[in-house]
Amino acid sequence: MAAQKKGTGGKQPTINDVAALAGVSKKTVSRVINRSEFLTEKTRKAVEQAIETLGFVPNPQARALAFRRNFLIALLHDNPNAQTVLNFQQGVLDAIKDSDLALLVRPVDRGSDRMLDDVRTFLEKQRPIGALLLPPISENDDLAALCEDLGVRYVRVGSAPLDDAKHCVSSNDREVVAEAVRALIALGHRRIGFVRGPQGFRSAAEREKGFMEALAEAGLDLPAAYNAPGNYRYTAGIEAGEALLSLSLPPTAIFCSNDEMAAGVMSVAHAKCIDVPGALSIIGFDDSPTATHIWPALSTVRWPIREMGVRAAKTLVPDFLPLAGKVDESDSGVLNSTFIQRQSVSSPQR
Amino acid sequence: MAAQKKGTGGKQPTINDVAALAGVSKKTVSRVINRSEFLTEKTRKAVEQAIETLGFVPNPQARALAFRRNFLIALLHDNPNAQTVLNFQQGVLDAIKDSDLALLVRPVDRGSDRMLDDVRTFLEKQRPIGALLLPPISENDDLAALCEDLGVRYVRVGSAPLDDAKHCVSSNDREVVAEAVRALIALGHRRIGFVRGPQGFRSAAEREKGFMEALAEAGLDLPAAYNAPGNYRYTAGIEAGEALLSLSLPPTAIFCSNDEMAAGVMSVAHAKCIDVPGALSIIGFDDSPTATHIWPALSTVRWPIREMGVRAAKTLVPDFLPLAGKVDESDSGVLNSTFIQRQSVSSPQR
DNA sequence: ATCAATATTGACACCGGTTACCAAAATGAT
DNA sequence: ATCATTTTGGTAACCGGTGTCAATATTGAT
Repeated sequence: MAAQKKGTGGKQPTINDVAALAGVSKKTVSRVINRSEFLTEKTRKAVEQAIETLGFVPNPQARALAFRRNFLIALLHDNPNAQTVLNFQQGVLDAIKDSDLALLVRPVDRGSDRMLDDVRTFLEKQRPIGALLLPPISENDDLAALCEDLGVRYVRVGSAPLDDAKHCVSSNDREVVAEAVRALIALGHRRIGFVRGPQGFRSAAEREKGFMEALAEAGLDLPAAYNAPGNYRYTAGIEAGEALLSLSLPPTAIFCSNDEMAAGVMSVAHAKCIDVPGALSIIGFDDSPTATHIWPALSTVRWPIREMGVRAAKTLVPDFLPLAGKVDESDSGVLNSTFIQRQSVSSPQR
Repeated sequence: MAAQKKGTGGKQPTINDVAALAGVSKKTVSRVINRSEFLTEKTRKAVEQAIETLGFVPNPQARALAFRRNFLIALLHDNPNAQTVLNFQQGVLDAIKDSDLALLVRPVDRGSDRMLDDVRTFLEKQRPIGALLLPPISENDDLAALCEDLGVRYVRVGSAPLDDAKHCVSSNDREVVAEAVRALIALGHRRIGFVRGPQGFRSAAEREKGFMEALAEAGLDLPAAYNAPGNYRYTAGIEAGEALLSLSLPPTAIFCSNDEMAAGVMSVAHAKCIDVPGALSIIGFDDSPTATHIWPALSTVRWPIREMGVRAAKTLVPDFLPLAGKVDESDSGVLNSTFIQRQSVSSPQR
């Protein structure tokens, strides 16, 4: 029974009650709460005892007012993939579970020209300890500059290091995409198609680089007809599938820049009665729920998004706040993505 | 240019600055902020003018301290479907967009026996205006009782009215499931299988009732072999599919209690080379992203989750806070789900 | 014009912590 | 024992709003 059960109307004990019970001043209690070093072991014990007895919990609103800073972490996101956002949230929450912090969620509207003003107002009002920026909005330098300007700590999450490690958590997508494509090549694929992500997205660029790298290593090239545009949406996958699979010499494998588009390509394959993976291998990226809900199950790259949430939170939280397992300063902030091979891939059969 | 651009260090104006500029007391400014009715038009105008000039934004922390309540809405959820949670979040955010409120997210761990204590501590610390309870945790009466006890407003979201309209937003799932099943019957299906949701879940019970209703109306019954257990997971769909489709006289249509399980059944059909929808029609529930990412696209029931978020927020927020489009008191709090017919359904061909 | 009744406004304490600053106590050096 | 130095505790002010209740302005009736 950790918490004191209190009925309705049972008022929360305040710092004054604790001080009275411990026989010290409220300032001393405050020192204990904030882990000041100038305290006798005896005093500290007495105060901690009183806190325990009363079940005292410092009022965050009062602390926020005095500190001029709320004990909140803001999560700014505009990622359309719900699972990604939620997994990241979960990671953040894992990290701050036993702390005094809470998570404030704020989707931002990248399209809007008032975006920066909106975020500014939000940050000025809520005064969070810091902000976590999820891609693609994390790639916006103005936003990072805004945080700097407002004195709000921030961590950018991305597919590749964006900045110094203090402000960035990322994964090695390029390498792992290359690894996945190498796997296709090792299986004997020579005609490999590519479905791009949207222009101007760092994640899309990284995936493309990895793809090209692996192709180049094997001395293969990418015919223009095998290089289909995309925007991370299912419908773009359908269109790319229609285009690539109608060619007189279609690819035997297609790498799609995300799972949704891969699902689209697979739908087209089904509609055209093309056997997957017999006649066509497909790889996606994200390891979204979709990847395992389609048939055959999609080979994909798992982005360690939840771990990145943990890491991002630990990087964000300043040292003076207690948080289990602070991040090692020397850490580069790069986490590993992993290639997951499932049934959508085999050697080409012809 | 809505917000005043301020460089680093430019301090926020306070209520005192506004009072001084408008030549009134800070209390009067407070009255304007809180839309008190006892104010001359003249005073109000003067204060509003001063607020505008200074670009004053009331400090939420100070207000929270004085009000003894934070201007936050807490979202308590344990729904495994990320899209559902995020859509709901989006609805809530739509509703509170132009208000002073912000959204605090808090997943709860239904399994844990400390769950109630954790939530209690959370609510006592954060002191949100109110809490929104997403299913299935919304079905927990202890949680609602806890909110009552702590004086925290709450709204429960569910598949059927749980309580009085003041505390509940729901959808008419039962009716719409019945409608979907009637559609199958109208197409000529007589052997219709059912994949249940997990025991003890209100949503599962409602869907089952709707299914049974439609069957009963048509004078059909559900053989035990056609009634498969499930737990809303993809793997349960696989198991159910294996069971139902291995029968010597398999159903010509299967209603699954959610989309994930429907995707599982569809995978089995593909693996067994059973044509969907020719030899097997499948219906799911949720209209999750999966529904349109599998092939053929899944007929399903769309749960108006985002609208429910809007409604829930409007129901939750007390009258004294300004919020566009408050909910009509006389409203029952029931929103309409809709049956969406896609390619996974046709008349039975044999 | 006068007075009571009512509508507005303001003074001041308070929400529950923190910081600034000073005093008191403890410690060590001479 | 005395004095300088280091810890520790206390007081008051403050963070930026809101509640209470009395003071003042306005209105209508006489």
